[in-house]
Amino acid sequence: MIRKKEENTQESGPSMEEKILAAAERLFLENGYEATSTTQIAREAGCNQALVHYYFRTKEKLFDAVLGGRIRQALRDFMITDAGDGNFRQKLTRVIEFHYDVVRKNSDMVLFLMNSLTRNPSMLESIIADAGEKPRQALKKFRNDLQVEIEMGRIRPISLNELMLNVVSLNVFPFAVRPVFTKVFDMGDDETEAMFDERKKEIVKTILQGLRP
Amino acid sequence: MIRKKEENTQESGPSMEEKILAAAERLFLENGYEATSTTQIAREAGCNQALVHYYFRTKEKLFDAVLGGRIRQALRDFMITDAGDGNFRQKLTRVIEFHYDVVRKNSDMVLFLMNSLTRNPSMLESIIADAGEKPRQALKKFRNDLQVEIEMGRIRPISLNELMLNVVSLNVFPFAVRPVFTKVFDMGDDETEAMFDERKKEIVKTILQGLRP
DNA sequence: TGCATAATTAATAATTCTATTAAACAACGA
DNA sequence: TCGTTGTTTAATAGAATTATTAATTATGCA
Repeated sequence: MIRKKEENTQESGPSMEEKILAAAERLFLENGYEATSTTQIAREAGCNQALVHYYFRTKEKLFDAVLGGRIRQALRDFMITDAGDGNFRQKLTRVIEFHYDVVRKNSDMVLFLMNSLTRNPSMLESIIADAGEKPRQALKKFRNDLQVEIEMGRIRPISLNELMLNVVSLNVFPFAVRPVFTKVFDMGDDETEAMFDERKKEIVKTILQGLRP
Repeated sequence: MIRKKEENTQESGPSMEEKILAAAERLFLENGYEATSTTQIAREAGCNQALVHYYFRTKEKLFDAVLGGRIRQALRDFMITDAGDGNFRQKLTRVIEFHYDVVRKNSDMVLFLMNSLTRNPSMLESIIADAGEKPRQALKKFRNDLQVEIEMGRIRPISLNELMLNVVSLNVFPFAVRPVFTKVFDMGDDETEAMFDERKKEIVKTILQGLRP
């Protein structure tokens, strides 16, 4: 069955190459890179193990084809934040919501990324290097805004680090352990989705209220 | 060098068995179970690979000897929470602080546990089964207290699930990604420790203020 | 001192994993 | 229909991993 990548027309389902990509994505994200074998991927895709190597040569290249792009994009998205205009409250709300959306869009990769970033420091370094000066600038500006706000007595004293940690913790953690708390809270998938819809507002509320003097 | 477990007196440093345990603990927690080989453990401990199996027979038994007990204890600690007496504010504060302490004491295992719990559902189930009725009772009581508090207009409307998620997110996440944010915030180990000392108060403040109507 | 026992290593079996190669198979166009 | 080309598989090489066994080395005690 000759089926070039592009000519995937009408009735014909996903090509074997696509099935391999899909299987690899699921297994890598669910069980981690080392815990996933090309044999397992082949079994899940429904083909011979050699075919995995025929299309992608090595496990590493396969990983990059599957997740490399998404990972790089997600990390870029997560860093670049222009708070825009308005008062501090508005800017902070926008930052929280923007980051929440980025995390949610990549929720299936959250735990994987936490592992990757904590386990190989080089990855983190290259990200910071790639990002350049923009995030540092934005952070500096934000730190200044915060300081002004505190001095004017509009919010309680808090360091930017603590504030950021609060925001990121609230935004990221639930997605990282989603299977756990759906079980613990005994929720269905639809309920969980509904909760994640609501949750953005909840987090904004918690953070903003939590800053009152 | 004959050295039974007990007779580890005075000058003599850690026995080879202890070195293996230490190496295994570090590697399992840092890189995960599958990504750690007994060869690697032996190398780090400074002995032949066969010795690892001589003392512990299998990699799995070694893992259990190293972390099994700690994991089970940590999960028990995390579940059992008697809020004690006092008003709602006091009880909530106590719960937050107690859980924060549990997490901090086990901070080196946090990310590992998140992976284990999300990846094998059976582990979660057995924990819930082991815990019995006590946590469910405590939760029910707490949910009631919360409801009363909301009806009296002392705190804004919020579900117990959301509140718990807020608390656990704030308590757990920073420890899970500690290496990342020490790097991002450019902090030393001492600074990081100091931050974690402060942070308990910060979290209580954020949660309590965040609940105001 | 020598013997019993524990600690340690070298060698290796068995299995699993990644990767390659050659051959079989399917589809399409000339 | 035949040959070309892309797809898929069987077979297998080569490396790493877990685990066992037998031999070697160290140690304490009688």
